[in-house]
Amino acid sequence: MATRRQRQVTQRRLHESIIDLIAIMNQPHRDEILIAEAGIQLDRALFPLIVGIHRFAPIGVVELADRAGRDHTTVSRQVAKLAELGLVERRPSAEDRRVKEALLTEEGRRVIDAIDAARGRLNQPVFEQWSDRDLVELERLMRRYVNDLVGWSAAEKAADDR
Amino acid sequence: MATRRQRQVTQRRLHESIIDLIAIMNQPHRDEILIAEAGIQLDRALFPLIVGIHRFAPIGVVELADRAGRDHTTVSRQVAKLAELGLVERRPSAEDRRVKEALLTEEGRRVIDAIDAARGRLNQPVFEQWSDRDLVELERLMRRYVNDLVGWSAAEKAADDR
DNA sequence: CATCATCGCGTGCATTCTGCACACGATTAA
DNA sequence: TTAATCGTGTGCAGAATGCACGCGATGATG
Repeated sequence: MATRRQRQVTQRRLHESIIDLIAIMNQPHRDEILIAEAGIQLDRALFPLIVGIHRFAPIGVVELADRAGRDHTTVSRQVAKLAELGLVERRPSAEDRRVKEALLTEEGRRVIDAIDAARGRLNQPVFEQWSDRDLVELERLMRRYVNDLVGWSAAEKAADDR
Repeated sequence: MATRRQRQVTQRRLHESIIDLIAIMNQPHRDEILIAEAGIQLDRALFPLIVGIHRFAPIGVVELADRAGRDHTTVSRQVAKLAELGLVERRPSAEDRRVKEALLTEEGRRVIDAIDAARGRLNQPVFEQWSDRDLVELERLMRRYVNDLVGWSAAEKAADDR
């Protein structure tokens, strides 16, 4: 059993890596490369939105805004742009007619597929020298970490609402 | 040895986790909790900058801007704000007098320390149930992943410059 | 059922932010 | 020396953002 202190140090190091990772992922340059590689044309600001819609569809504007950490009016306008571009479809929800669900159109799915494929190509050289075990372990632990974070956030939010 | 296909699937899953992680980390709500927990007052936009300066100090505006993925004029203005707040010190570089290095003041270091401590407290419940091994493994693999990404990015950038 | 608070959504508007064009001094190359 | 490049900061115009607000739908309360 490691000491409390050792675990703290490890957690701190882990967090530094996460900071670095986010810094890398947030670089506009990176999205541009990806968009170019995918051979599509898309405003960089709309990028996270379309990915979010793909992941959580069908989803309303307010919930999407919560997940993106932006004001719902901002997201509303950006989703409208995506709809204009024909990548996203809006439709009233069946259960709650206040909600106008957003989901990908056929064209939107094509874009997502192109992005995924491009990402795969770009990631390949990174993982080329990774062993199967390390790759699988990273996936497993990262998934667990994210799930734990979400669980904690949800509990935290519930506490806030109370 | 896993098949190429299996590795692709794992990489895709990994990427989904990363997307989720970034979505969580980018939530303003989270920074606010952190800032509140740290008991400091700081504009949310200046948050990544002060962390970056702490990590790479002393560092010039242009290099910092490259790392942040923003225009150097934008960063210049934000660093000026941090200097006004007394969290960051500007001084001419000894080697190259064009460069005005940015580094944390005593006060700035206090803020960073408060943030780190707060982050530690907030992360503790998440890792409470993790085994030593999983924690250490996640740290190791995350670090490796980030390093590999950086190496790839650097090579890519060099290719662009050519 | 009637009333009222709440929620999801979008628009108008004022403010802030961002990036480009540009200038200036320092450095490097020729 | 001259010219090109680099790091830095400012002016300016356009874009993005968030708040106030209104509208219709839903849910709670009596």
